[in-house]
Amino acid sequence: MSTRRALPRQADIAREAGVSQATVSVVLSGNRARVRMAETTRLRVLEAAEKLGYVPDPVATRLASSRNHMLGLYTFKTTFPTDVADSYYPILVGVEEEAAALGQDLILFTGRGGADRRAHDAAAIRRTRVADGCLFFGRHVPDEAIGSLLESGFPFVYIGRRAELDGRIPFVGADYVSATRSVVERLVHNGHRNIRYLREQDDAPSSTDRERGFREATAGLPATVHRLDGGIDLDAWRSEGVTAVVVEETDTSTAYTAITKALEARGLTCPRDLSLAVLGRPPVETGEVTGFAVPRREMGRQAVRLLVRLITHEIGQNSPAARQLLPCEPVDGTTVGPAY
Amino acid sequence: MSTRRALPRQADIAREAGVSQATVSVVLSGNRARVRMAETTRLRVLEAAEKLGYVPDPVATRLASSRNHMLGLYTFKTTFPTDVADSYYPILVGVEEEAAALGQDLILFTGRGGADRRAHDAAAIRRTRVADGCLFFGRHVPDEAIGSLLESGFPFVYIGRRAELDGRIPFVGADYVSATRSVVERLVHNGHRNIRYLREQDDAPSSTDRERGFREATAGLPATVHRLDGGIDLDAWRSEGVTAVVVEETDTSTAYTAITKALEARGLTCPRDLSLAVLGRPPVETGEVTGFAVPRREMGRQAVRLLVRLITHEIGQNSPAARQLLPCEPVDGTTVGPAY
DNA sequence: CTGAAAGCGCTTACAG
DNA sequence: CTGAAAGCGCTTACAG
Repeated sequence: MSTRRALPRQADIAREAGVSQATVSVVLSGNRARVRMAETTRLRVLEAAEKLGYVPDPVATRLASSRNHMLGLYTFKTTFPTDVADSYYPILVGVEEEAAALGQDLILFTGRGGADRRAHDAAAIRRTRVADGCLFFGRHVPDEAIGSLLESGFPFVYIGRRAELDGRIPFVGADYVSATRSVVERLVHNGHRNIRYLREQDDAPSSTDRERGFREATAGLPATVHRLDGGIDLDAWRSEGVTAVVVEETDTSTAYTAITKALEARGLTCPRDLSLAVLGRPPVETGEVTGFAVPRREMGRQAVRLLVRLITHEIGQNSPAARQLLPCEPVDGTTVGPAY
Repeated sequence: MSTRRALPRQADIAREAGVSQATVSVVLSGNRARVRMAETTRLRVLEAAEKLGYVPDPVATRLASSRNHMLGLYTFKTTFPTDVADSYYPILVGVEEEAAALGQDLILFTGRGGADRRAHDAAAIRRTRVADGCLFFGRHVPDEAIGSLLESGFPFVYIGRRAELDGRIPFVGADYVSATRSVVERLVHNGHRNIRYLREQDDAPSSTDRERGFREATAGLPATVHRLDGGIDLDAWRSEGVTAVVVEETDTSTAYTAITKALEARGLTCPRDLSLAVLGRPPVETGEVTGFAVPRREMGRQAVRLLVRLITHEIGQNSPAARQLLPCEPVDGTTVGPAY
């Protein structure tokens, strides 16, 4: 292509400096092969490179060596989630931040919704190999495609805890179990004995982890889990003796929205009539709901760090360090009070 | 690297199918060289490729041909702008959407703030060439680096209008001039004769374009432009006879925030005491401020389309079509009324 | 119809 | 100390 021909290559420098192309390569790559070389030769090459305005071709570099300092980021959606901007964007920011800090570029791959989803995902997941390694984000785990990545030793990291494929998937997630336990323990500490947990239908790890934390903290108490599937009868709950509600907060905000509406409809106020804690932050940050925050940005950052370590073999895919859970930040709000 | 060696290459398929590597290449590339070939051979190759799970190496593809179906996206920041998520994210969504639709992957490149900014930008801009072409986003135009991209014929598109380098930079921007003119003309139509335009210090095209639209619409009227540089003395403005204020809205929201505070401080209401129009949408969408919306998502989409056409030479870099201005959507709010 | 060759611009052993 | 060669995995003329 004429475009490329216009740029000087190592061969041009070699001619200019009167050395071989290989020597140019050695000089320009900072001589990390530790070849002994006359200083005058080195300078002559450098000078010629400068004079010609040499720019290494990253494509050729990549083909000849084996790393290209590019990290993939795969999302299982046709497009970046618009509706969950609040949840996706901070992760992206964290990923980008750390990638830049480590001198890595990012390649964005996207799956596709709709009919040909599977086939497309598989193809896109394969393309992922252009990069030195890849980050995956989304609840979706196409076993076959991801499994083959795992088999081949291609380095990758999921953002969010994953238990699929016999727990062999490297990930960086949030420690929902501990975070939820703390929140609920505080409720118990405040005298609440009958606590209700409102969760969504989804069985993603992030949901089941929260439920587990809840169960651990309420062991022995008449706490119950309510799976959202219609309206919420707060009057009934209260007459059953429920004094506090813990609600899961996910991308969709379904559960949080439901409880908020139910409270409004009955004219109830927290913590006067009911204590309320939310596991995650509501989309519109009110700053007053007690609960915890998911460290999305940090998850993005740490996922990049882990991926790079996997790539450099500092950490093996089977090492425990390849599966990380990050602590969630507690949020002290005003919606939790003493029981009654 | 063992990881990569494990992947099947065309040579492996060739062996499997009993043909030459070159034939494999021809078959897999869809035979666009229009070579005549036995259908059975074609099928045998395809079958072998499928069986081995062949994935073309994009790096090699790129080196040998000139395309790899990857588009670059370069932002002149260390990280994605967090503070301007509202302004950046929709663009990213549009870019990603259209790229996915056109079967292109995205490579994210990021500049760096701080001391070594220039050098780093230059290096990163060069790396851009791994992709078939690149999108640039940001007010920054490093003349030398971008100029050399232009010279070499590398396809790229700026998001946002650019006049640098003798207007030779391809871009997709928003038509602020027309949009502003319409908004202000409506004010004039409503009887306003003394309109004040509040703008920020920045001299970016998006700012000067708005100012130009304002001047066009107020030609002959006592309209004045006020460059924000401290407080706003609304009392003084009103005693000068100002009945309407038009305010620029940018990433930083500086001007809009200033006017909002000034109104609040004086207890003034729009449109009762003053008519107000905003050129762009405020970060927290109130839905009631009159003005227009910047078509960010569409800008992202169209920038991708333009870039791909540049790459395929459907459009030349010097063609007028390489510089596009998109219309802004008018927003009918409640903050504009008749003069007094 | 298909194979052998050259080449894309580099890096990396390996000879001198 | 430096050069010549092989190779990374493809595409693209060019011979058969």
